[in-house]
Amino acid sequence: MKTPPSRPKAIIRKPLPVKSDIAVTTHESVYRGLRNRILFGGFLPGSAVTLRGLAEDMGVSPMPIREAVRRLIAERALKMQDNRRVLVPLMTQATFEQIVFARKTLEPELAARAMDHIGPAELRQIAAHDRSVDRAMATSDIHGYMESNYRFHFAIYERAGAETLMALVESIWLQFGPFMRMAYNRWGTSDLEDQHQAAIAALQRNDRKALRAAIAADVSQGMSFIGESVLRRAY
Amino acid sequence: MKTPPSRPKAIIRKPLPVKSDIAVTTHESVYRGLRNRILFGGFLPGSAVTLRGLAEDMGVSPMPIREAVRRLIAERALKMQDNRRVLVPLMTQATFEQIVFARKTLEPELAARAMDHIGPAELRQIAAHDRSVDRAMATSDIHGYMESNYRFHFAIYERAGAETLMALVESIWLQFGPFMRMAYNRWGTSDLEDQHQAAIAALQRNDRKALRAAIAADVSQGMSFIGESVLRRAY
DNA sequence: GCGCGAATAATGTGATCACAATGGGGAGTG
DNA sequence: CACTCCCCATTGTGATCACATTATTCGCGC
Repeated sequence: MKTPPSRPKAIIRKPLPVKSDIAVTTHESVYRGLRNRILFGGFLPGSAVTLRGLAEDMGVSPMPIREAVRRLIAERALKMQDNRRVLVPLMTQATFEQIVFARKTLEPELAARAMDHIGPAELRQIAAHDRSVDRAMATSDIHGYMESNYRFHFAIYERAGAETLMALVESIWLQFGPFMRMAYNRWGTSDLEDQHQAAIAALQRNDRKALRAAIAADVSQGMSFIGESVLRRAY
Repeated sequence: MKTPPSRPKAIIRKPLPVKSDIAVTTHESVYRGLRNRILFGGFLPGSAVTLRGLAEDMGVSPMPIREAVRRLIAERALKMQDNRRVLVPLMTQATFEQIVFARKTLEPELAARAMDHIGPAELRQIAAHDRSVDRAMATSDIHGYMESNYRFHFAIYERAGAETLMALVESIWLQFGPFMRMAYNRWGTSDLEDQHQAAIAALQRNDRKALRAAIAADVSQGMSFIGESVLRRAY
């Protein structure tokens, strides 16, 4: 008895006729909502996801959900098993190792390419994200930590103007988001030493080599932390 | 006057009730069909793609087309512009350079990881694909060349058992497929020297370093050929 | 109590319709 | 002959329904 069987289906026929601005589709907002949930720890690995369930949660018809889910499956943020059931993927040691490799290969490169396009204004924004990370860590705000950490990294990477490589990295982040959250659920975020300062310093003195190293170190440290904490068995 | 306005809509209500085998969905076969067309040069960059058009071509309703197209857009094989029109993406110098970087970073790694899982049987298959490449080149069969070349590379890579990295590489190949075809349309495939032999030889003597180098050389040569031939302006 | 099987619920898939927005083409005007 | 405006065809989007398949639940017999 989870839901009353004959509920009148929430008659919200025209949910957003307010399309006066940029005409964002329902699909797009659903996609972004799900994406953020995955990226910032709103789902745990192994969670089941159903089209009608999400549709009811988000107050829309199953139609835009279908497309958003299909899209997230293509990005490997969700997985459809042979049952045709959709779930948040589990993490395995093999997958995790490949994610680490991809991150350590691609993210320092993106940072290096971005450096020349990061001026004082961008650097200020990046430093602000880092402070948000510290604040979230101090208050054990896991969601806030994950979001700020994401924004810190991508505020750098996006300056590279390398959309093709960015798409690869974004797909990778989507794949370890839920798993990251699980690690932090267990251990908190406090024993994570902040490697972001080294990156900021490297950006300030335009030291590309040091920036690469700082990003690589941040990836290594963060991933080995969440890897060791939960990878005894598959999640 | 392209289509008679009141055509009875091709009444093929139950196109495949033959689902006796593995229950493949219409979506899946449509996806694979489109994927192969993109991968092996069935589309040219800039081609417009419409849901109803594809639906009619493939004899299915627009519904599975929508999902397949959405999926391919997520994989960057297709692009939806702000008009909501879908097209095969054009290639730019910037995108092309990123593709080359990603290939040279990821593909030698995949090959290196695959080496230990390639026995005589697999090597025979790989060599057979290479002969198909030669045969296609000899007969100026562009589609055949592209397909055999794909199969050669992925017969190696898939032995790495690294699905996460494979997904990245597959997305990359989808992005340069149409563009590659355009280059070959202009110049033929004949002045492409066959670098595959070096890879096969390296596999035979288990020389990982040489294998990496051979794959990297193959990527470099192939990409610089198609890059130089058409990248004076954007396509 | 405990398996086991049938009935029932839930799920993804495909089809069809309505709709708003965009694009293209042609008539009309200068 | 060029330009503008309007109309209509085309497009993607969202909703809803029907259906086959798969899970789950319930109840019967041991």
